[in-house]
Amino acid sequence: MGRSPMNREDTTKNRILAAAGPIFAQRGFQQATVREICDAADVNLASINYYFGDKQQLYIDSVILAREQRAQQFPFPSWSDDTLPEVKLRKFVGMLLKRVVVMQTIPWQVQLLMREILNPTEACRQLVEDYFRPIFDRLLRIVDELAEQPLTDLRRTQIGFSIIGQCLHYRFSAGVISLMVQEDQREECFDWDELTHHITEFSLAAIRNLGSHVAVKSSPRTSETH
Amino acid sequence: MGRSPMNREDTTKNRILAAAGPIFAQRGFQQATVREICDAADVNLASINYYFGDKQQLYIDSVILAREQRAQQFPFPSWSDDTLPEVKLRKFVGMLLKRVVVMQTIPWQVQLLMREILNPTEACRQLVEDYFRPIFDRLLRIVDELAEQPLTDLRRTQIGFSIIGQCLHYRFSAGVISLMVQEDQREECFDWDELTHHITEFSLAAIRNLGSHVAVKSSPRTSETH
DNA sequence: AGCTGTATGAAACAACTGTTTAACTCAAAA
DNA sequence: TTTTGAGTTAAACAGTTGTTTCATACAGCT
Repeated sequence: MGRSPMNREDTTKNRILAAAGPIFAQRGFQQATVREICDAADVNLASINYYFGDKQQLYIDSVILAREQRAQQFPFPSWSDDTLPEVKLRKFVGMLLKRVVVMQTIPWQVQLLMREILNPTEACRQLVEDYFRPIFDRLLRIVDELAEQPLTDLRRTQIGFSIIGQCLHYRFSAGVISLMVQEDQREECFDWDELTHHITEFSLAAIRNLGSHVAVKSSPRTSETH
Repeated sequence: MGRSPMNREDTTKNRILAAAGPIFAQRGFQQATVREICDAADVNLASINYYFGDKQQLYIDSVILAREQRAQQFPFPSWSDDTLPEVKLRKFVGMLLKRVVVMQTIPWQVQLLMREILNPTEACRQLVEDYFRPIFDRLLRIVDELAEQPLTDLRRTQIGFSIIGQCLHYRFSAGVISLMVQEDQREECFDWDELTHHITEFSLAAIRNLGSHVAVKSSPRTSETH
């Protein structure tokens, strides 16, 4: 009875959660103050300790909420069995970019998840198992389809990270990229269509050529005296 | 006369700078306390305000110092005019990875520069102009050499970010990657030789195939209904 | 010696932090 | 009505923060 029958109720606890997410995302765990959150939520200062025990537990609950809301907002693309792997890769890249890449203002959920990637806390291990690994596994299956021959585990993983890395770079380094490109190029530089196209084609070209050209790691020593 | 003739002097100011860098890097600007820094530097609590005015100016000076020391530690690779662009790319990737990629413990300079990339402050604009842009320009010149035909500005930039992104991913997402791969794969996953080889070959394959296959952006609309 | 200006030291300051306390409200049960 | 107990409130608490103050130390100078 005490438990919330609906999750959208305007209870004190929900009001705190709704206010805490964006504030933690923008200012980080340490910089965000409980007074700030309580003011924004329009609740009493003691409410956080009453409902969550302490500030850290509220943070953990906020991270979980961010993950849930974000996955729900951009669900994983679906495809039939006869879908070309090239198309699957494009859809995957497009999904990833939509979830993380800049769209004028950064959604607080993305910002909060970024903080966990960069500075893993308690909440991160669970995040990896429940969220990142399933996504990554699906990507690796696409890569397997695209490759002309069986890949070693290491090579598979490397290719996966190369694709993910290209995508996330536009989020993690967004500030530097903005300073780097001229003003008139900035918009098309972060354009979703443009990015999806480029990263997909770049990765496809790499996987195709990698398989046919240097399938086996030839030089065990690639020292810089090359 | 008042200015330091040698930079390596064991002055109070230098001792503060030497202590501040690692602490700022590990704990961030806000979390790092002036008391902590002064204790580590074995100077009086008031010294920071005396020599740097306030905490923020000390932080800015620390970022500048990190950049200088890091560039000096791994200078840009040199090559003659007839060096193959493929070799240049390998050297570039290797240099970048050496500067940023995990080597057991992260150097504090890298950690501090990361913080600036992710959360740009005052110190970042200067960092981009003096440090990132020259590096990026050299990369773009290599890309030009590798491409079989002239590239548009946008395409050039995109390829550059694809390469940088692959490298930085192993730093920014290092925590998540460690949680992602099995324990027995972790070492070779972060191995410098292995990484340099993969990212170089992946990017080379992409650039070659990209130029010959879909040199011109064919579809202005690549919506997800593809 | 006496003066001068830089450097250091211990202490205090004022503001802010997360958390706790104890009084209070008020609907539902007895 | 009385009692109960979860929810709310304002105030206080104890600790930490960056910064300032002011006394002192001491070298280089006249």
